[in-house]
Amino acid sequence: MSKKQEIISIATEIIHSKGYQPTSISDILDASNIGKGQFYHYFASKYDLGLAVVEYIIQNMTNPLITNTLQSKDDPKSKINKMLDWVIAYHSGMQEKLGCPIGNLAIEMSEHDETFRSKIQHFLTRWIEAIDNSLAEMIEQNQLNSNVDTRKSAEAIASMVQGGILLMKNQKDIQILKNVVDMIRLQFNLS
Amino acid sequence: MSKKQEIISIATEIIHSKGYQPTSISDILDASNIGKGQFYHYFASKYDLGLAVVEYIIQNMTNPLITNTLQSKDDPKSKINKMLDWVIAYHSGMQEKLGCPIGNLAIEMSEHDETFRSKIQHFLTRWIEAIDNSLAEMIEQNQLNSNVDTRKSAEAIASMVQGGILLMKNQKDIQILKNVVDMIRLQFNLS
Amino acid sequence: MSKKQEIISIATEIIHSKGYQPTSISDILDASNIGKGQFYHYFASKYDLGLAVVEYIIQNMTNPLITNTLQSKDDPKSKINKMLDWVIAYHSGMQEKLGCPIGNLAIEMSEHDETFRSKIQHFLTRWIEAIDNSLAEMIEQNQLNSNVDTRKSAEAIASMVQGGILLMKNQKDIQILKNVVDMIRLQFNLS
Amino acid sequence: MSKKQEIISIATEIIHSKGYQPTSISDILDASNIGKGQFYHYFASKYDLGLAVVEYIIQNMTNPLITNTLQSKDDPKSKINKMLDWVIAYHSGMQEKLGCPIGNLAIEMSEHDETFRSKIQHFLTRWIEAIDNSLAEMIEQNQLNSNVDTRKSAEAIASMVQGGILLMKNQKDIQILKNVVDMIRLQFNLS
DNA sequence: CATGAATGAGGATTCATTCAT
DNA sequence: TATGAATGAATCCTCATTCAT
Repeated sequence: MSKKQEIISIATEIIHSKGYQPTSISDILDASNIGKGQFYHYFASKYDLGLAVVEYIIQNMTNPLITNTLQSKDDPKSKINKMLDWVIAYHSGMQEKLGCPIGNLAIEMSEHDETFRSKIQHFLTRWIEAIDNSLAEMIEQNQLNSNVDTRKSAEAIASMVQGGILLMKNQKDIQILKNVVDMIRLQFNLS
Repeated sequence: MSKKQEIISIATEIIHSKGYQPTSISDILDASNIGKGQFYHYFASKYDLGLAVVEYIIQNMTNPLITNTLQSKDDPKSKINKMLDWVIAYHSGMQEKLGCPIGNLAIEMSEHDETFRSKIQHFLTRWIEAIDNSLAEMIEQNQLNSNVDTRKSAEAIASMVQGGILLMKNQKDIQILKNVVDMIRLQFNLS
Repeated sequence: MSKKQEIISIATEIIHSKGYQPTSISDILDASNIGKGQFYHYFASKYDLGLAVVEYIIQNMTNPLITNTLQSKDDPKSKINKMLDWVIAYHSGMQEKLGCPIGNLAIEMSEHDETFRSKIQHFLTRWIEAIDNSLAEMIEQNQLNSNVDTRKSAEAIASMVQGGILLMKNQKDIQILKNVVDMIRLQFNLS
Repeated sequence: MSKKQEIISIATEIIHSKGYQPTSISDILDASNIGKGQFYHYFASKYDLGLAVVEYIIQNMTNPLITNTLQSKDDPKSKINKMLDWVIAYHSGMQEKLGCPIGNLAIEMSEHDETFRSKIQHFLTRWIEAIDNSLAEMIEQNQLNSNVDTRKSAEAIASMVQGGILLMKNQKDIQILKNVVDMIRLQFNLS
């Protein structure tokens, strides 16, 4: 891993925990054992790093949330289930309940920075579309009633996941997220 | 309105827009036309103000989200519908899509401050319980299938609302929230 | 005791502990349960209070250090001994070793404020003169060798007392002050 | 001299004059022609600088008060005399009578900060021990009566010096310190 | 590539004092 | 007398960024 990647990786962790704005360059320097000069050699500004972090997060989330699950060769029911399994596993594995790196930044940055906002929107839209497609496949395969509005349903599933993570973060307890995922499976015939 | 209330009210708006941490005391002073010393006459610290703001938000949200809707004398279906109507109306009325004042703070503060976290949790739990109770009433009145798990359903509804707001904020478009609320109504027989 | 006296008395304690400059008006208001307005009704400024405190301290120290001991009707040896006894008793009685209220202010204020300085000097000079007189009386009564320079001796005694208190304060242990007083008694035939 | 040393050196002068607490960072910045950020590049806090100043003072006082005088190869009488000579010379050379940098801080800080207190105590104890040892050598060489308690005598000498400086500072006149040193020499057969 | 010194605006907070009631 | 709201300068400290080496 290049030094630049290493900085991005460390910054991603810190920003996941503290948020972008409250994270200082010093926080990152201290955790990476690099000097000020080196940081500004790799990044034009804190903002520049911030965008790199968003891209890195998206890159890390694309496989488990979209490519390796919803867009795999599996049958559609399994694809959605595996995506949901990963969500649960990801947050179960976290000691501290930091929430969703993308959802956190969506809330922190959408109002005040258009570049952050649109990068995040682009990813979330891809995710919703992939859910949409999987639901459509379920209908094709008679696993789901054909009068289900797949787009709205995909949006509802994405909302439940993000909202469930928000409530989990606030409650410091993964149970509510598990319950919400149960409800998704029940409603969309995924069990 | 007392000066203190005025400061809290103005601070609530600014914090809703920028978040607690990125909001500086100066932001509040500029918007309130008061001096530094005056601020500290009313509040021991920025943190102190922050907690007052959370309490103020909760106080403002309790009526429309709980007392006046879910806990009114209406029939249960109407009660939930009116709560959802208010959510839509609240965010429609906002020029900028700032999101949910409570949800924003839940994400910003839950990990790093226990007092913020527990105040927010207490409110969100009351909200979920009120939804739970309304769903139970629907079952009693044969408006909902009796094998519905009302607690998990209430959690799912709360998640969909919060997640829908999150996605709406990121998309700068209320449509997705409307869609998600449609899905809630469809799923829980509220239309 | 008048309200003004009460404020002076409380301020004296706080200043004894923290020093004049580090003591804030608020420290005094908090301890006295009075409002800002009332304080400035009684005192023109913090400085004004400071001078009142010095005078109050001097007033409180004059009796035990000078009038009731060195200027009593006792025989000269007893007079000096009683003054020294009081010094030991005063500092033994203090839980925290705050040192001499006058010595502390002498060090803090002499360089930067002439009014403080001269009030303190006036008192310390009276004290030294009273010691000087007592030593002279001892010589008259053949309790002390007549070639002793009473003025320099008085200065040495005052220095030993103040220096002993300084070292006691730094060591947080009264023993060194007791040792120094022992040495005074030994040297000036007071045992 | 490094920039850090330069700052310490300048701060030492200012603190000698005003005391630690009343000295502001700005005082130091103005005198050193450096910016705020620069200061905090070298020191973690004002407190950090304060401790560095105490250490610097102690380092500067160790040679003239202990190593080069009391612990030199001279005969014991000369050793003590040279230490006392240096004290007189040091304070004669000072235009403003600022007092002893260590004694001032002993009084200002002993009660409220343990780290300051113990650093100062450690130095003063070394000084007293060195005096003690020199007095013991005098006894060995029959320059002093063998029934003199060298420890208590050393404490008395240290007290007289510190107390004499305190009185000198208050009187803005070195004469009293000279008188007290005369008394020390007389009492301990040093003339 | 890398170091870390330097900058100065801005952060929260405290302070002595004044003023309106 | 008494209250406490109001003021604004000053406090310590952090920040993102630049620059010389």
